[in-house]
Amino acid sequence: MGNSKLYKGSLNTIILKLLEESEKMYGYEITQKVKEITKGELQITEGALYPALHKLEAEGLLDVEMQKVDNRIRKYYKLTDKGSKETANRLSELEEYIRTMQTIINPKWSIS
Amino acid sequence: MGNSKLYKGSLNTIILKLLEESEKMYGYEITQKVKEITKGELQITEGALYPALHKLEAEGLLDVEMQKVDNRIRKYYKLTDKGSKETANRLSELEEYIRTMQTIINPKWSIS
DNA sequence: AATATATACATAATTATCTTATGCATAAGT
DNA sequence: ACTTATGCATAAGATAATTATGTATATATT
Repeated sequence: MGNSKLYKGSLNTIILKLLEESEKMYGYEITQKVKEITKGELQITEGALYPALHKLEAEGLLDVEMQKVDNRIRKYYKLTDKGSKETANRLSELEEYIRTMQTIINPKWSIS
Repeated sequence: MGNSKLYKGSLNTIILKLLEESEKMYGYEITQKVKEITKGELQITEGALYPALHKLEAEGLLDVEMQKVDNRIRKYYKLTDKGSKETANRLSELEEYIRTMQTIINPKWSIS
């Protein structure tokens, strides 16, 4: 994924959040969307993306719908009800994580 | 480490930042400090911490100094010059990561 | 026409980082 | 006497990436 190791563990959250915004997306579309909104900062590799999508589907968080466009198959993913709830949880965890890391970066405890 | 998988990859950065603040620390002290400043949110396990310290030392980012206190040995770690420079890099990466993830969480692109 | 790039999916081998479990040892509290 | 705290360490297993392939069609370039 990213150029730093920090992104490890956040791919699932990213996928879920994008699907919450966009209703349904296919894999390649996700890679392009992420590249676009992060201005190239975050490049999701296929070797990471597709297994992640399969796992989210296996966990019942995503539903799949095949569609043929220009003789190429697209697999559209969308959130299940369970997936929507889980998305909220993951986003809370992400916010909590960011708060925690900001506490460490910007320490008030270094004054005392 | 944390209760979510997001912390994966950030342990090194945390260690380096703490050492930048505190000049020198020993392993157990790091676990307690992190628990304290994150109010229990982040618990660093020994199985993660010690290998991480050894690796940072092997990479030349940390120097070690043994000290005997109350018949127990402490291994104090401190940043090398190389370690100080690398700390700055890691913190920049962390800030960049946070910016990127906030862009995803709080998307302006969903309006258009 | 041939070649490269973009689109679209997938998996296998390897690597990195963590969890969980275990081990050793001393000090302090109940 | 027993438990918790302090202090280090490593091994086995799990997880999630990277890197390298593989297949296939569409489009743009030379």
